[in-house]
Amino acid sequence: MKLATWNVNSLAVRLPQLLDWLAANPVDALVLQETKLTDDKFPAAEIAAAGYDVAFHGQKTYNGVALLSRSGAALDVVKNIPGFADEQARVITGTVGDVRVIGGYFPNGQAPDSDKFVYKMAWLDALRAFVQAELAAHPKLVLMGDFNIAPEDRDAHDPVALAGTIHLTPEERAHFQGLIGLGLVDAFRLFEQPPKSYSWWDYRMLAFRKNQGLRIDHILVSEALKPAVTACTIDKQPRRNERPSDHAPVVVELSN
DNA sequence: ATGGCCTTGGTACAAGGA
Repeated sequence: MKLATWNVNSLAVRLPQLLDWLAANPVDALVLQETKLTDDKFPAAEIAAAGYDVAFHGQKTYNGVALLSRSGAALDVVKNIPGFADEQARVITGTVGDVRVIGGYFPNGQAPDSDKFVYKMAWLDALRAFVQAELAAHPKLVLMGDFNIAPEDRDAHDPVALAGTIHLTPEERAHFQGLIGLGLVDAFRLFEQPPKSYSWWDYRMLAFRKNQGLRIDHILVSEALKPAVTACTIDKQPRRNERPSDHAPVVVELSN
């Protein structure tokens, strides 16, 4: 079983690249972030033609998430975090096969002294409680998406220059560890990886060509799933496309 | 060189992203 996450930065723009990627990478489930589409504009028919069911939760202009699945529609779908009032469409959850999948587009936070950072902290508190409850009900669980957190210094191209800036603050990293503390593990770090592995590169400054990026897109798997994880990789290929998303997909492979 | 790019909404340029 293969599961993946990809921040597409506008599904309206990236739909052809998504369909190309799915044809080359027929994963069993895929969560998308930053679809930036209201639900009435979501390209469900095109995705169905590619062989995927899809659940989605969108809004105008910003955010928006989706959960694609290849062998039947996801079951028991939940949109956003129950009990956490939020105008922003950031979470979609569903059961694919015997795995509970939570796809999240974590708030950016803008700057550590901003109102958006306060929102990010509150959102992360609510997410942790939600994941804890989901995990209790579904031991086989995957939490994946655009976390907007670089968990360690090795997840940033210049951790000295970026120290204390958004994505690298101690508060954000403590929240990442809080999620790990629920009984999850960063699938990417279960394996030896190339140094300077990142999942996002700024559109500016020739950042991708210079590999000046951040690893902020993650796949966390529950302890019950950990023994089944056989690989976790970042697919840089779509970042080389014309008009690419600034994020690369991350893929995890589970045995049986 | 402290900004560089991309997307949306809307049709000029501001906001947001990371």
